[in-house]
Amino acid sequence: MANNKSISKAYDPVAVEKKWYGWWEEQGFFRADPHSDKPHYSVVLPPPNVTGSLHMGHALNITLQDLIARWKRMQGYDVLWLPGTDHAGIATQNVVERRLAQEGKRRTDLGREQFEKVVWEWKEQAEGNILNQARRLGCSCDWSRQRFTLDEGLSRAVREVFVRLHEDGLVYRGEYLVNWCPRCTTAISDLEVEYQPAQGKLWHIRYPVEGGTDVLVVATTRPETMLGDTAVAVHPDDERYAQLVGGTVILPLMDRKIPIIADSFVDREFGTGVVKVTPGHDPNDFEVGRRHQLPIVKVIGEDGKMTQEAADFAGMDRSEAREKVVEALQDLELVEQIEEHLHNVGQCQRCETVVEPLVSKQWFVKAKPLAEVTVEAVKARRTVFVPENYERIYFEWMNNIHDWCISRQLWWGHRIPAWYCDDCREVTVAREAPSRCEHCQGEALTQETDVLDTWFSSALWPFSTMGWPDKTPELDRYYPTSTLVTGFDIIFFWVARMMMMGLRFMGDVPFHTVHINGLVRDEKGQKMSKSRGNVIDPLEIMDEYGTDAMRFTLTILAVPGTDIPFSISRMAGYRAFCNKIWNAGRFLLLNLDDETPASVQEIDTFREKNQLDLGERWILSRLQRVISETNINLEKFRFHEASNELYHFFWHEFCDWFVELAKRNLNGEDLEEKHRTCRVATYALDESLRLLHPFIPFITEELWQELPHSGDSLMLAQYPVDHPEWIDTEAEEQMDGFKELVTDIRTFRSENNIDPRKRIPAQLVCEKQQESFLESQCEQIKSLAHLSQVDLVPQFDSEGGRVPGVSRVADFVLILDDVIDVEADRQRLIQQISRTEENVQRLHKQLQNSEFVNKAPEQVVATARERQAEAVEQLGKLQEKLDGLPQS
RNA sequence: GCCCGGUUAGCUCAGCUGGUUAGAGCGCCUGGUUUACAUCCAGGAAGUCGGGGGUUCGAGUCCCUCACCGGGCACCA
Repeated sequence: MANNKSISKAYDPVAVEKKWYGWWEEQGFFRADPHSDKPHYSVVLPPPNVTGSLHMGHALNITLQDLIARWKRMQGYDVLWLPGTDHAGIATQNVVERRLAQEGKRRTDLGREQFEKVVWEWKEQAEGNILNQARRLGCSCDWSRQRFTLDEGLSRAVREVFVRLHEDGLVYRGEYLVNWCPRCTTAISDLEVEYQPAQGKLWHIRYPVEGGTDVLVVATTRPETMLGDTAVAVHPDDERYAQLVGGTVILPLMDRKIPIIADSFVDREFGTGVVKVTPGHDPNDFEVGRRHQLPIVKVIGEDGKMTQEAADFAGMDRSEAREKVVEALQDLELVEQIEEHLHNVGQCQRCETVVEPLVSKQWFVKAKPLAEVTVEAVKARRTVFVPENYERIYFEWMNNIHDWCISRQLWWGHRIPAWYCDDCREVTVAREAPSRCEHCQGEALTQETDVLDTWFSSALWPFSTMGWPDKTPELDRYYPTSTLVTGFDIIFFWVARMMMMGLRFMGDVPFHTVHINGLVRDEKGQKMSKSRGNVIDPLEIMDEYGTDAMRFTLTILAVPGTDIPFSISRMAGYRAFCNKIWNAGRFLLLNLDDETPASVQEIDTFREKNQLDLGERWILSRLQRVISETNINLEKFRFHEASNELYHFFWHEFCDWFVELAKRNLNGEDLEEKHRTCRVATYALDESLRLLHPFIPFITEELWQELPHSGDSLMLAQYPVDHPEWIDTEAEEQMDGFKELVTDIRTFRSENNIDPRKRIPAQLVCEKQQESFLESQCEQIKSLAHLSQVDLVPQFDSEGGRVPGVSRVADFVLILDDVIDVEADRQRLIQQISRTEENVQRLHKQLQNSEFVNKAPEQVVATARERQAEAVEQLGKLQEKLDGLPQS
């Protein structure tokens, strides 16, 4: 029967991929339904920053989430996958500032309001760009619920959380030493400081002791901060300096008298054992200063330049001041020694400027009380990390947590909901702009100009996006979310903070599972970076290889807990896989004799009536195992195993063997057989497409639509469930023997340089027990081994120098006109014998070992015995063949 | 300094709870227009699983140790 379906001969991924996304979205297939009676599964997309475009890291992250979402949806879940973007305060502000700089403008030229407007314009454009890229990836999230961290709803949640934390005493304002970026001119949190090794110097400087000729030599890496010294410190047990404690030194250049104090933070071994104390510009010194009530002198300002407190050095940049201070000290002969010194220098995560610790009035979140409960929650396994070892990292950080500086001196972000009274100067914190000061009732109020750390709003993402603080059906149903998929680099920035806020404000963890994905590197395992020039743009490779191939590559390489060495050549291999799928689909379409979808019942009927042939029984059996394995692997987030197995199954079992075997029936005269094989093929292909859909959604939808199907979309079809009763161990064993025999004949031909095009008659020598099985497979063996005729014979006849081949289920003789190279065959047999002998000896030894026989599980011993028997038999046969070879 | 991860074929990597003769892709070699597929097909070569020790009937897999390579955290001026 002719069919009217046809698909193009060549697989063109871009053409295929253009077709489906818009339709899926229009049809509303991505929508979650809070009123559904299905079980639910929820995921929030880690919101990409609106700083630019998507990179390979996003491609990986989105692919894995999409895989989960599609799989769960096909399993019958009501899936909420909630998308959105992050305003990314400092990062976005920097991007826009850089663009302004190209026009020779600064943000201060525009003013706050105008600048914010420009950033919003940028945001609109960047967001559109990013989300279209996500669509290109096949991202099946519910766009009707798209959020942005600066949305009105989310901003309300931010204010609510801030106010409540303030009410509970967990948000406070105070003057502390913070990390300051002089370029971004804002405070940043400890996490935003990145330490880089730098070759510096250690200057040994003499501080004259007051009232005598003694000097104390201090060692410092930052001589410019000496201008702000308010003490020198030694270790309380350091006998060298014990008598000086309580005295004073004269601070050079400033002629200020500062005390000599004792504090155990001093390391006696380092430098001279004397430390200059600059509470205004060093975290340790700040702590020492508090313990000893030392004054704070701020010598470096927020612009990175020396302040008026720096006297003669005022106005200099801090690096210039360093040189000048050293010069001045040298002039006074107060520099005793200069050592080379390798140390770590803190830089701003966003602009790599050296961070300046300085004292500043900022807002903080008291972290400890928030952190403790999250540790308990993870210990109780309410949230599970995959892979589990990230738990340790998480605990370590949570247990050593410091207060979180949340105010930023930026213009782009959530303005802190605090108002200062112009009269009494007190602060009023409120959800909405208050009309009066809560302290003096004054009406002249000015809002705090600082904004919040961008991670403050992302910390609320799992619930702020669902409508919190209102009670909504979404929160009710989808919180806690099922799974979070994110990178290890933001465990502290984001995951930890979501845990804190979720438990605090929702009373429950924000997600049950955190799946950590690795970094996408280049194929040599190097980090992708502009300077290395090894950055791969996902859009470019999707154009060239297709989204499906890229997704499959990412998935198969995504071993949990490891980075991903992304390889173009590997992706080319997976594009070839897609092509293989395409052609398998095409082949079946060319042979289709029935337009109805193949059902389980239909196949089961064939099965029950014993109508299926070996290949059919085998592929159905294998399919069940693959279905089961795939589901188990996905359950465990073992995406790489799942995709690997599907790849192997589809190509090297379904295509290489089943389809090859099926050709005989499909091309044959027996219509009943043809029909049955066609039905089994349709069924197996349909199931394969379903299995593969979450990995490679486009090509599978395209083919599924062409094949007989019921339902609108493969997206909505049921994900395969295995039928254990279809597992057919006998068929699997027989098929193994069959495959070995065919492969052995092929190898024999190849090794003997027999023209692959030539069809040759062959004899199979087999035992009685294999006879009927082999008889039934003669035609298939003939076709797959490229033989002209296959005869079963009881015994090998060496007449005419015919060299026998040996296989597990049968020996074979190819009947050739030409005499083949007997010597080569002798060598081959000798090699085969030696290999088999080794095998026999190994097994023999193992079985002689009474400990093995007694202690190993029965099953293991039994298989060892079987294998030994087989090997011995094989060895005999091989030896016989060798002896039978004509002498040369 | 503390903590994690890695070291398996020429390259990049799999190998879950210890149990056949350790796998994949790419690359390499030999040969192929068998009418789905040259983005293909058939066959092949190639690994003392980083070194050493231990536990076990049995170790790539568990433990200890050493070496090297990554990464994270902390940071002493």
